[in-house]
Amino acid sequence: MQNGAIAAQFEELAELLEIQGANPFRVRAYRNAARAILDSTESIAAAADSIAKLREFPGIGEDLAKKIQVLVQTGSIPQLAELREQVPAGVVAMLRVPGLGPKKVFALFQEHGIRSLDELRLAAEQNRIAGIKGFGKKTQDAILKGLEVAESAGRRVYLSEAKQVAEQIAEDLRSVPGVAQLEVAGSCRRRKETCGDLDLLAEASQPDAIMDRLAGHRLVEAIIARGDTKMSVRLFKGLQLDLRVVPAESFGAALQYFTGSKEHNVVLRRRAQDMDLKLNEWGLFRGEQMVAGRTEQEVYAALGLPVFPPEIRENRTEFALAEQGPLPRLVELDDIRGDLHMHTTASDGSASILEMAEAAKSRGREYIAITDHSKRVSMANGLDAPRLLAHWKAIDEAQKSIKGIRILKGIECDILEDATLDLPDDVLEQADWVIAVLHYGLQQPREQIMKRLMCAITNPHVDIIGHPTGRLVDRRKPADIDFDVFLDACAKHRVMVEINANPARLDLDDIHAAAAKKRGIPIVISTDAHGFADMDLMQFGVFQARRAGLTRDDIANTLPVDAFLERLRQAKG
DNA sequence: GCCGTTTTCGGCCCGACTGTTTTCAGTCG
Repeated sequence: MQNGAIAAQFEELAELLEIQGANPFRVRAYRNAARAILDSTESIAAAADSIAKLREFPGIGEDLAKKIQVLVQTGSIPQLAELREQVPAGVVAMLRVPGLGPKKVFALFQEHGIRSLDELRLAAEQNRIAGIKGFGKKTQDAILKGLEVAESAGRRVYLSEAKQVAEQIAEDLRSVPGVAQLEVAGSCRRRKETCGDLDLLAEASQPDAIMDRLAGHRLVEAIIARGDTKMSVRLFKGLQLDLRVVPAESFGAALQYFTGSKEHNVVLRRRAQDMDLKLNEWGLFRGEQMVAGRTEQEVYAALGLPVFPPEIRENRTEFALAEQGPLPRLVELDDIRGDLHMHTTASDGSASILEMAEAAKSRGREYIAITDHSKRVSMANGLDAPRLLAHWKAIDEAQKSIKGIRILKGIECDILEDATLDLPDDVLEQADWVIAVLHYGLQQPREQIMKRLMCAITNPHVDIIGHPTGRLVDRRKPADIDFDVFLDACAKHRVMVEINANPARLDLDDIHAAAAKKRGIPIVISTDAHGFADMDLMQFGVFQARRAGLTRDDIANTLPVDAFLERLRQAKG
């Protein structure tokens, strides 16, 4: 059983307990455990043979360790099954309606027998909600509006989209008179894979002016709330944006606070408490006296901490890192010298070899690899051996006509469902760079998936495994990979792993990239560009690498081309 | 339900906004 599946059960348990009005700290304990399990690079199921081993995970004590054992052995938790009997799934779904929390949902269910989103809509339409104690006309209207949000699945948007929208609105609001500072905060600033909402923070002399501008912004569809310092609006697709306005002396504290994560902030708060201080979005206080708040740097320094890059503010490893000394310098976009995964018109790309090379050069890349699809991907016009050999000749020709960038002859070679490669060894050995990937049969059982990966890793001509899991963020599940075995094999056979920078892939994810680093496996960040514009996606791969805590030394395509090729030769030797 | 070099009991981060309230609970982040 995978960590994600175990965590999901505890998360569901937390929701069900919360609806039933359980002790909030008990609910939190389940949530904390779910998160710790999700964040761990180690397999919980593998540790389930021993209570002591399980208890080493943060937030897992005697009781939860036992529940995990039962879950791994039998596939279910009896308590969860019992709770599901008591509270229908439709009731849990009602939690996704903005404005409805566990207390209101429980009241609707228990006292008025409303058991699903459909029944909730009917009740609201028939004006049956407004009379209920604790509910009124406004709540009823809010429910009708909120149902759309809940049913549009409360979907998170990709970081690429969130970042673009947030930065656009931020830019528009910066021109409002009296706005001294304005920053994007929240999960967007932390560069999470997806954002559930957007957070903007402003220092402004006239809050009303900036709120008026936001209210009239072309991207704003509705106003959810507006107070003296805080305003919430709804954008397209139900996406919410929160704007906070604070004075200059609080800007740093507020930026820190609204960047989060929540878990990171909880640790800071406790640390402040231990120092007889109090931290909130207005500043760091000793009694009534403000100690810090103007800048993030000031706040962290007063707590005896470095300014953590936003990408690692997740209460995973950052506090332990800070204990060990200065924080490592995380990889940056400017460190990237090569882009080793891209397509041309030979398969499903939209530009020629030379056009791609020119575009890469203009973005400061010193080398690229042209890696069109192999024949199995027939929909993408994948290349068979004769076409590939001809394509490589064309690459040699293109190289002659462009200076200042090195073009490597590569291939994105499919690992077929029967655990063989899509091209023969005598072809692959002529390549400068071979990416092996799973495209089809991602739902095969773990055994077969691992057989396929091992076939690629042990092939002497394969340099790297591209987008290893095949997952699409929020859309397609990853292949069932035993990561311990997979990464150990990559390390042993000196095969690199990719962080695919496409915002829909971001594969490997941060957790597994960190696990690869731990084993010393070189990681390559690639755009998988199918046209020029895609080359700008490199930043999203870099964000993912930063979230994994990776430095320049962990990323092979930060090397100059000769050093990179030398490393490749050594790996093959 | 977890956790502990002040503690094995009694804590567990903190504030803004809304609605239905006559002084605050619920929700949200």
